[in-house]
Amino acid sequence: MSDTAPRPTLEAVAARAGVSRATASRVVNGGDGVREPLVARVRKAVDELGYVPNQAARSLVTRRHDAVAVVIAEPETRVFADPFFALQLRGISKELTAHDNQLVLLLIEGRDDHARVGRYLAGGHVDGALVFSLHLDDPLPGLIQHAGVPTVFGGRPGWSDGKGGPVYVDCDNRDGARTAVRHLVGLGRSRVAHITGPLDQTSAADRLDGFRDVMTDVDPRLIVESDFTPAGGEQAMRELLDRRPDLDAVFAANDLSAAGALRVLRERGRRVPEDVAVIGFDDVGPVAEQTDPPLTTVRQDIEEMGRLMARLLLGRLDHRGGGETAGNLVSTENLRIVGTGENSEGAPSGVVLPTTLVRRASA
Amino acid sequence: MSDTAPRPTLEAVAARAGVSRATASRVVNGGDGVREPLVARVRKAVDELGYVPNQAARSLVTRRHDAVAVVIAEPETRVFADPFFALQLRGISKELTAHDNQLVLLLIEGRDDHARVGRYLAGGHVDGALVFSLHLDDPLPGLIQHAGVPTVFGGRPGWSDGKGGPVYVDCDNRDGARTAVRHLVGLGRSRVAHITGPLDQTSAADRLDGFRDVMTDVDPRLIVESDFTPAGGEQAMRELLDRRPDLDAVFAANDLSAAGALRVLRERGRRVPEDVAVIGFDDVGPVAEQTDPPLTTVRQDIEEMGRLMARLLLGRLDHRGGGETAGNLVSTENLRIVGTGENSEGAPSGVVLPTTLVRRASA
DNA sequence: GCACGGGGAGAGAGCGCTCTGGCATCAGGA
DNA sequence: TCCTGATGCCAGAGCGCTCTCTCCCCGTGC
Repeated sequence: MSDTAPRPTLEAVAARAGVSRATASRVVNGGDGVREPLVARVRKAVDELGYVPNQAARSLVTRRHDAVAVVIAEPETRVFADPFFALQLRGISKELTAHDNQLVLLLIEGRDDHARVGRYLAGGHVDGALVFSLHLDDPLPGLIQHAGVPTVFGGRPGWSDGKGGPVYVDCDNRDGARTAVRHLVGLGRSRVAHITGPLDQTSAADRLDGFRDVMTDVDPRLIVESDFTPAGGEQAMRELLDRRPDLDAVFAANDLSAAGALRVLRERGRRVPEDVAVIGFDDVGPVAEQTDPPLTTVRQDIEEMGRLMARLLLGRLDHRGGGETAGNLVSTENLRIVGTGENSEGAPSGVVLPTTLVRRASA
Repeated sequence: MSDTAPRPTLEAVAARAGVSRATASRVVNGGDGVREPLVARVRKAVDELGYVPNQAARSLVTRRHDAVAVVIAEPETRVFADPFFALQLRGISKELTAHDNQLVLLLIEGRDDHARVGRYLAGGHVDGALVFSLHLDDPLPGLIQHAGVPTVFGGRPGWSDGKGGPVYVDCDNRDGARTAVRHLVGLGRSRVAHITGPLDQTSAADRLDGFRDVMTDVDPRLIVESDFTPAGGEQAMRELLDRRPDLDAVFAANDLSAAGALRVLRERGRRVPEDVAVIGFDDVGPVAEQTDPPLTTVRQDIEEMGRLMARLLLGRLDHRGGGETAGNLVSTENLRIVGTGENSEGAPSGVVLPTTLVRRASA
């Protein structure tokens, strides 16, 4: 059982088909420049022997791996409480498998993991990397740049690489926040509070900016920095109610913290949305639909963002295949392309997807 | 940027250290049989050049990949709504990285994906596989067995491979269910209902068995088959209330469906736990803690199960390293080992972890 | 009819590594 | 002193594949 029959080699296929190894290789890799009868013979031999190319041998010479690393930095345990990453992973996986690429998952839990991941990427095991949830002080971008691995970031990074900017995919956080807050204002609410995410992440900072765009001259006591978790949302909500018992709306920076806020509101006897209207951000199904009342929230197409990241990365890897640009990589309808053409391949440095407000019962 | 300096080879390291490639290789791989001064010189050269072994070249000759596939079969969209898999992934990732193994994630979404995964596993890209959430009719086990890849299953598979049984890790579903139901009975409830999971999965079937162990002669109308989702839980709860409006307790086969049931109960004006006591299963934090009221549930250490799966698999891969058995692979305290010694390596065919009841407010 | 060109196939070199012999070198016993 | 047996290192083969280079064969043009 542990010793299965040795796998057939290309040599064996060639012998069976009565051709040279080179011809067999050509057929296996697409069959250009080989005449039909030989192609058929080789194909037949491949099927009969159950030949599968040895990826290690192939990589050794081509220096390609057809594998992409997905790096998720997870300083806290947050990642896995939030379906957000799971959805992105799904989008990524779909796109990668559609292009015969493998997904190597690298989870960063502790400080030394950064070094490990850096070493892995530098080791040239993968052709590229998709990197998530960076904080501003994260050492990872430096390691990646040093490793020289083509990378696409999930969420706008808060720094520049001096070459036209890192390539990333994000949703329009600021505009989404504006839409949410405008909706609250349109409901006649004037004392709108904001529970932020960790402000060292651009998504949280951008949402705060959007909030401020609409709520100019807001009472600073109506803004509490939190951490995207339900528990953090609870705590922030308590603080807000203590500071400004008269608040009549809350915009939480994500659904998870909105769920925490809802619980505290109920606990304190505030009716939602009658007394306090609540809006979240993300629209991650299991959370937003299951709260009481169901959460009005800003929707971003998370899975699509994952898919887009993968597509963008694969496009960059294909530069040998000749100049793909954003235009044919991604359907440009409905999305904004930022900083086009600065970097060497003429690819966009950022792709920003629109958001939509999903009305449920909480606002 | 796309063309970085060529990575240093072992040859370069050897040259710099003034030794042969073979000696350099020995040092890189542990350094046995090389005298100290040479070891130091090689190490120094490695550091100075920033040498990282080329995994492809290494795999080509060793036939090892130091990579493990994690296969998640996800016929519905369920996987990603449920933090369950995320937690297992985390445990697996920790254990794998601790042993310098990579995690290749294979998601199965549609029917043809089975073939793709089967081909990948047969292609010898990974040393082993961890496989999840199999349904009884799943073609995957057959493909895996055919591919001859060492595999550990998450959750007891519902079939046998005729060699002492497939190796798996599971929690004691049946006993957990018994504990839950006994707790409800101990609370004075006599009309206990059960919302099952999909009964083609052993976890759901085992929990039902445990329910029946305690509720002998139960009214069949008190049992509704569901699907582990919140929406399914809602529907099941409605059906139960219609059939038996007098029910006074519900044991849901997982937390997600319990959350759905709670919502319906509230909607129908039943107080929890006063009118109806509710218990879930899994104790996945974000769900169980965030329901209203917080959910009493059966806890299984999901992350530890993941870790155990990885450890078990790595142990099986290490048979060349000389007969590891369950005893030193896993701490045997608190866990049950099933069907020991039937298969060739004397490894356990199943490892079953205990569950504990976590009391919160719902029962 | 002969030179020439182009396309299709094969031979062979290597990708970077591990690992098996085999050859020194040195210690210890006769 | 010579032989034996470790011990430590090197030389070289080869893992399975791709890809260039070369050769051959056939069709074409003058």
